[in-house]
Amino acid sequence: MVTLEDVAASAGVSRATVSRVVNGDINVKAQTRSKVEAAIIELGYSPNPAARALASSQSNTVGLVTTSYRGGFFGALMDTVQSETERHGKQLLVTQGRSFAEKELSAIKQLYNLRCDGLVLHIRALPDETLRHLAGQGYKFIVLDRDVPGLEERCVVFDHRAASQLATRVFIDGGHTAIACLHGPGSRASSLLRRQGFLEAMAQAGLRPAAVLEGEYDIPGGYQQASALLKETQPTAIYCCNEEMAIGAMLAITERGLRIPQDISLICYDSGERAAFVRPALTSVHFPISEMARFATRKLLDEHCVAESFAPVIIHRASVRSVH
Amino acid sequence: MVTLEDVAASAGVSRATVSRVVNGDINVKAQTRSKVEAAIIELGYSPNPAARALASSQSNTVGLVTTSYRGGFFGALMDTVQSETERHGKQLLVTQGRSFAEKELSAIKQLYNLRCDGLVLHIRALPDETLRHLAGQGYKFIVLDRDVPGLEERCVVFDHRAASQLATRVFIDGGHTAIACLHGPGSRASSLLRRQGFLEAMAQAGLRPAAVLEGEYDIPGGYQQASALLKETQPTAIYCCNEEMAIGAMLAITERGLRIPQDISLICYDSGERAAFVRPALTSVHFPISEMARFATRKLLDEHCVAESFAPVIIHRASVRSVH
DNA sequence: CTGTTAGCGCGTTCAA
DNA sequence: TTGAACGCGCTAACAG
Repeated sequence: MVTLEDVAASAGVSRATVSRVVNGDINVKAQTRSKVEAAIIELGYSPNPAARALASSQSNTVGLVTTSYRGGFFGALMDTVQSETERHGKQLLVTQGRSFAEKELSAIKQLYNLRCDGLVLHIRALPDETLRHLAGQGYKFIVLDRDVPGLEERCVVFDHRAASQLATRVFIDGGHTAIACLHGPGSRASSLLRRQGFLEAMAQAGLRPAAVLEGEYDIPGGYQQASALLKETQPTAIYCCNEEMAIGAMLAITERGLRIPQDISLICYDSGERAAFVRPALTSVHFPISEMARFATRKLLDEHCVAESFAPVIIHRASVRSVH
Repeated sequence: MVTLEDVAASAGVSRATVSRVVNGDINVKAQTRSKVEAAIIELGYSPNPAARALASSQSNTVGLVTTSYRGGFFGALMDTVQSETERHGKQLLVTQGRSFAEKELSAIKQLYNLRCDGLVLHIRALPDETLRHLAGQGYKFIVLDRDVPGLEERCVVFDHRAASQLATRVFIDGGHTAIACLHGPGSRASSLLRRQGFLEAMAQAGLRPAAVLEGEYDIPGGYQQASALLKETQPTAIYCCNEEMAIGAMLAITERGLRIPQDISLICYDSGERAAFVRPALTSVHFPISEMARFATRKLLDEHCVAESFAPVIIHRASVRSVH
């Protein structure tokens, strides 16, 4: 491996000078700079991150702790966080928490021991209490899609309740009255909020839900609940609180010979790119996880960055019809 | 941050001794060891990875370059590689190549500049030639699911042709004669091999394929091709060269009021956990990407590890019926 | 079994 | 605008 020293010798300057041009210091004569740059290219020099980290006591890494590596959601998250950290010349380290508080905590500590400059946390098992404690200990982190009381300035949140209300109203405004909701596990705060939003919108319209079913946030979860639902009753609209569930529901619906949207309209929460590509393309409430992740990462790395808010938006595609 | 020195002072020994207990050196008196361990715990010491890397000229990281972060495939890959690297006390760095040769190469170089101890490569755009060149340059890496002539000992491969033959024969042995195949983009070596395996098995049985269609390796790809297919003809069996395509095909099939497996049998390539969870559960050829990734990582890290071979296996579930 | 001593490659004063 | 010199925290001989 070629070192600073080698470059310095080759260019006939001191190591300090090479260090300056590598780090973009302004106080270098143009001529010297190009001499050094030539030597760098010729020798194929690349700074040793470990030495750099040691000398500057900055690792130039940021850590990401997520719930899991599976699902369309995670790819988008990781993609965004990584491109953002790269823009800042930092390397991303990723670890999964697997939804166990203990694992999440150990992932955080591991990353902290690795001297990450900061962490982006997308976790749900770890109690608010612990998070506040860590913040008190001087851990630098941003929490994604979760509202931790007392740590508001470190949280990047989304109003799931409002999003669900919006989605439900699309049905209501379309003249639907027999509307069902398929939501995720009650153990998750965001599931509950989505369910609540649905119920509120229905109540406001003076409507009784055709059904409110809980299932896993995946394809079979959607399939099972939708199958069960259709055995009992036939709503004209179903709101699915997650993309995977929606695909499962589609399977159950078409399997019974029903058509979307002619017989049943569908809206889903859209956290990936799936809703757009399935046929018929699903009308959805856009959950801007990429944008949120980008903001979270910037917030972590920039001292100052303009506040952003993430309002729910409906993306109209082809899975809803009016019954007026 | 507490350092080795702090621990040494607190325990009343030299830094070298602390280093020894931290690194599990045997030459430490039990009594001294426990004294040091106590001090480590008391002070909450954790070694500085940068200092360590610098002193030992070993980064203790391994790099993973993948095509993309999306899709069920990637999660399994990353999960496996990470747990394996962790077992070796190393940190995983991940970068995506996005299927562009240029990006893949720059990802590799980046990771190399980061001084990774080795790389696991799951990429397809970069030419064999370049890979051989890198190997010649002293880059240490293992290539996953790709056969690079001249680099056989660095490749962990799977026989896609044999796997497809196996899958096709399940239909043939079940008495099917009108069998179609939906495969992925012709630009990928593995797509071509899967297609070829299908054609060979059919030819061996003296059967003409009902259709052989190419589409994208995703849900809409499967949906579109299956829809097109069913407009023309109605095979009794469809072989889908990927899980996503199979789900798309299911959508198209059920949408036309056909049932699986009563009207149409389905087998898919299974690289994730989706095939098992969809309804009906899909009979599949298991593509053991996790096992292969584990082996690749071990091969990279252990000097010696027993050779493994990855034979295709059929997992019988509920999407095939005999027409005897 | 334990301590001493050199670096590892770089950033960063401080002088010049 | 440049160079000399120190130290970041740790590993790895080498003595003892």
